[in-house]
Amino acid sequence: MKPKSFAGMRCSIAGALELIGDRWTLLVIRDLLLGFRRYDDLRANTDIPAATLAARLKHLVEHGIVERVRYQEHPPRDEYRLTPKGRDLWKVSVALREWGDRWDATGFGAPSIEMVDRETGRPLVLALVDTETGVAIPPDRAQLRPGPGAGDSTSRLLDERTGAGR
Amino acid sequence: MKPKSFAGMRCSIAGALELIGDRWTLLVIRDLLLGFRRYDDLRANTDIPAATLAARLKHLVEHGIVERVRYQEHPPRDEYRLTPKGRDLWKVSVALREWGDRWDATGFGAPSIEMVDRETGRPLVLALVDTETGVAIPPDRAQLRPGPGAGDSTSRLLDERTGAGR
DNA sequence: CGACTAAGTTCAATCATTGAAGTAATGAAG
DNA sequence: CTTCATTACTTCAATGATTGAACTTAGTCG
Repeated sequence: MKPKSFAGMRCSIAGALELIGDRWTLLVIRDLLLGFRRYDDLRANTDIPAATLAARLKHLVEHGIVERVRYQEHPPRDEYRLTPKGRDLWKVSVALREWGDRWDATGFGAPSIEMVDRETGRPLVLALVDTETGVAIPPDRAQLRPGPGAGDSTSRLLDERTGAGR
Repeated sequence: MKPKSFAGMRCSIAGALELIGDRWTLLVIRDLLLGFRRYDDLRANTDIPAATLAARLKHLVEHGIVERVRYQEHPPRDEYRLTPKGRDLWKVSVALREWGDRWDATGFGAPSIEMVDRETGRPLVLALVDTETGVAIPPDRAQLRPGPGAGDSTSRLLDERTGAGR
């Protein structure tokens, strides 16, 4: 049957997954983040079926995550680029890579890519940071609380589970 | 047809998506991170079809992300808990929430949950941090380079696209 | 002309997802 | 002691998304 929609769930995670939460989309976005732009390159690098790639790109364009840009007129050819909204998915991509590396999701035993500070060469990881001071905070000090758009059910849920921030 | 496997892709992101990259799994993990444990609670909170939830939980247990724990004998009842491997997905969950909030993926206009420092009450966000110093580094200073498990194709790809770290 | 490239579309087969309904084990209520 | 309620599923047929293979389109190159 038709996949059920996550619309109306009042949850940003559900909202995000509604847009990018299928088997292929984040793999395509990974490649776009790496700088791939052309249809055939995306296809060759991910081994995604042609029809599936076309459907995903169309969907991503419709939702402002990717834009289609004409790069030559004769013959007419378009390429695909991430919009700011799409580029902003880099944290999701990094988080997935870190998890995959730590738990050896590939089965190859060693990470094939590392992220380092261009200036110092030292490794970088995602961490929770105080927005005011820029200082990293240990995850167990994180706490979830209702935001401005919280409904009653969310508030109740968080009351019952205070501090289940991770 | 049968979904194509991402196994053998030598990419941690593909490896991660192979395990958790479908429409429902991360939504279930979100709830487990929030502290939900029982089958019926997961079902009620996500509105996931019963058969789909059962299939996902089975898959997650098989891959060591969730464990099934007997919580009473009469009648025999099991609940589901995240393993350390599963709990370690919190960054993915936070990254999706941040993206969904920033781009209003729900359409409700305001985030329903905020993450704050339990001690100072100030907002927390994910950021890249130097593993040695704990200092946050701006994303444009990040650079990807081949890791110990990199094959020739990965090295070549990164040579061509140096600095496409995001 | 004929081969080639880039970016798709079309198609039938097959598989996963879905809603509805049913099952199993037990305790509680009348 | 019979029926209802709870929890955690399983089974089923219908539907439609995903797939590989083949085809199309619009042009360039020699």
